[in-house]
Amino acid sequence: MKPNRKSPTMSDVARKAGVSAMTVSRALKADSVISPETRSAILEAAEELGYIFHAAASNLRSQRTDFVAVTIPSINNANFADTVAGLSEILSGRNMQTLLGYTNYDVDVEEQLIEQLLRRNPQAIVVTGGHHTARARRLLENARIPVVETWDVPDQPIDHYIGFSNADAVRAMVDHFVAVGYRRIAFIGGDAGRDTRGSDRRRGFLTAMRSHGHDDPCLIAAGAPPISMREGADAMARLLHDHPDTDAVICVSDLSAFGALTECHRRGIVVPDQIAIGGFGNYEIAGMCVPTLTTIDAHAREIGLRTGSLILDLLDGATGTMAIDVKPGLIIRRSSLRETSPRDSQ
Amino acid sequence: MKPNRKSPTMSDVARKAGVSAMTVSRALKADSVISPETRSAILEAAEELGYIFHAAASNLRSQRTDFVAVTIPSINNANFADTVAGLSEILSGRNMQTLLGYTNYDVDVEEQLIEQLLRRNPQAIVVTGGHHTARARRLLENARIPVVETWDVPDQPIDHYIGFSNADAVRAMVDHFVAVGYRRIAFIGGDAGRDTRGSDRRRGFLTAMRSHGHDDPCLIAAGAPPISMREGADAMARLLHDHPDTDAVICVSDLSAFGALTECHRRGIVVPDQIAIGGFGNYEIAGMCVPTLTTIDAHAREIGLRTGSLILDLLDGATGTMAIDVKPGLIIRRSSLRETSPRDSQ
DNA sequence: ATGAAAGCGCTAACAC
DNA sequence: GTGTTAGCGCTTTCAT
Repeated sequence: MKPNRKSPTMSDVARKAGVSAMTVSRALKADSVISPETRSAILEAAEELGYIFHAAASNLRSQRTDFVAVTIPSINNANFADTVAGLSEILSGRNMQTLLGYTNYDVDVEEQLIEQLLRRNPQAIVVTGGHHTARARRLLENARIPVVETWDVPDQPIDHYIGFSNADAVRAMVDHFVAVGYRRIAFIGGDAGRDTRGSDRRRGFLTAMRSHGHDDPCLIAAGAPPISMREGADAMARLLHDHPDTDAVICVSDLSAFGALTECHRRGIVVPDQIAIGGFGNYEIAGMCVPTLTTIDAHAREIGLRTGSLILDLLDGATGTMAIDVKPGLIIRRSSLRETSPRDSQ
Repeated sequence: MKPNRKSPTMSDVARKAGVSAMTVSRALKADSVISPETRSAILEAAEELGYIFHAAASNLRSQRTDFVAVTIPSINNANFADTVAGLSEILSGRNMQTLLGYTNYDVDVEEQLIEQLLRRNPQAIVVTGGHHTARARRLLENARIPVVETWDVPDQPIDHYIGFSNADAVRAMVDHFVAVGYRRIAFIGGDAGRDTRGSDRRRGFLTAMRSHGHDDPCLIAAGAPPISMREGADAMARLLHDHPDTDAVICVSDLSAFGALTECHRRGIVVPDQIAIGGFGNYEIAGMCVPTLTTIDAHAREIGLRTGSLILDLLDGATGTMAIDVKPGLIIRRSSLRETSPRDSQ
């Protein structure tokens, strides 16, 4: 096992290097005034002792942690990973870190998480989505740090937001489907209530369909978010069974859309000739599968980059509340473009 | 903007509740001796003031942080996400958190990350893989906490490990391909040197092929890890062009294998009749795509669960060094099973 | 069941 | 360029 004596502190390094603890502290900061010889002697002593800087003590005294807390729904989602990557890239330019937490698409988990994260005294907090529990709202409102909501346009922003309307994004896709001739369009998404972005997308679907004169479009509930490929496939199977006249389906994400696509393959149903499919997120798979998937690019990385810049500006003393809309892009691919017109092929 | 006065401390809560700070501290711990009335009065006062517990101060004084540091290659990988989920599940039963860092498949980044993580005084550290820089090894050896290497069987374990031989896992797949009649088998993987697990898989492929009497099998380098679907597709295009007699290909992961599969679809090449494909990782897509992909299940979640249990045992005072092999499973699916024998169909 | 005193390891503030 | 002092907010320890 391991040696059991106490970890060396700055005092130990100071003693070994023949200086004071304060000088050791300066030697370990990049931008402090100290003679180069003293510094290198100290760094050498530190390395020999196996000294590890004690972040908690530093944070306590200096009242800064140099990190930004971030909540995202899942550890395993390329969209949110891209947002975090963009954010981290900007923050690392100022030697700041991101402290990540996962809500599992659940606002109650989010509430717990926000409290956990605030206990570690971040310099700012970024949350995914604009729907929160009452207590989570209060925690964020009372936090004495910048708060940024992302991936949404909140009804009542807490502080700043950088995102887009999930409902409007889906409306754009419905408009496209209608424009190219689809009429009996269904929606595959999560069960109502839990994933707020998914619910917003379903709501946008309904509104758009009604504005096109389709009052009661078919909605398939595929389970609790996130909707997996398998759940997308199962939902497609149900849709084909219960509503065989459907000529297009919009899925809450590319992953469920891909699952739906494979179900069509298995049944020998040709996409898009017999049924069109649309997804959401522009995941890599949407551009790779056969046929390629029509989808919506939320500009995940851009959201992260802008969030990072905003936070740096705010920490530099910028004032005012920022409300930034990052307009998603509709990406039209093969899964919604058939050669013949819909009417002809039915 | 936000109120700018100082955050309330335990003393503020104590004053409001008419008790000492020490009593507030007790009220906030679940298992401390305190009268129920005092506690509820204190909790109410804390909530009213918007008090947030200051983790750094607590950590400094108590010398415990209740978190475990974890390095994984990527934030966006279902295999590593499953391992982290398993680990977190076990740790959360003891109110411990995971502090995650991402190496981007780079041992130099890993070295930086390990130092960053150790500064926050974790109670244990888990790293993915058994290859590290010399300095990273030293940091881990000198850390006064349990160290667990995962997803590998290290040549020289630092402390404990829970994983499997990536080389042996691929050997099992080669044996299967040979057993069902494939002979001209190629490998698609990352460029040599960077992703150590991928390199181990390539090495296992070469060793296995030689043991079957194929001395110079075809290796396609697809770029720096992680290998994307697109890179898998591009590699397959090169393979088909340069080595048209290939009858099977093993890919370093299911994602690149799926890319390779789509390239075959685009060219009208039938899998597995004209070429067989194998992947690695048993990602969801491997069981969904058409045809389904033969792959290797590394039991990612199981690795995380066992790592968590081991850490709890060690923190409880267990001694001895654990070396646990979690044997991967070969999952044979349609992409490597043709109806007719290979010789007949050529 | 509760309180008082001390101190975890670092750095702000000031002195020289 | 370097040292001294004090204290960040909490919890250990001991006392009552």
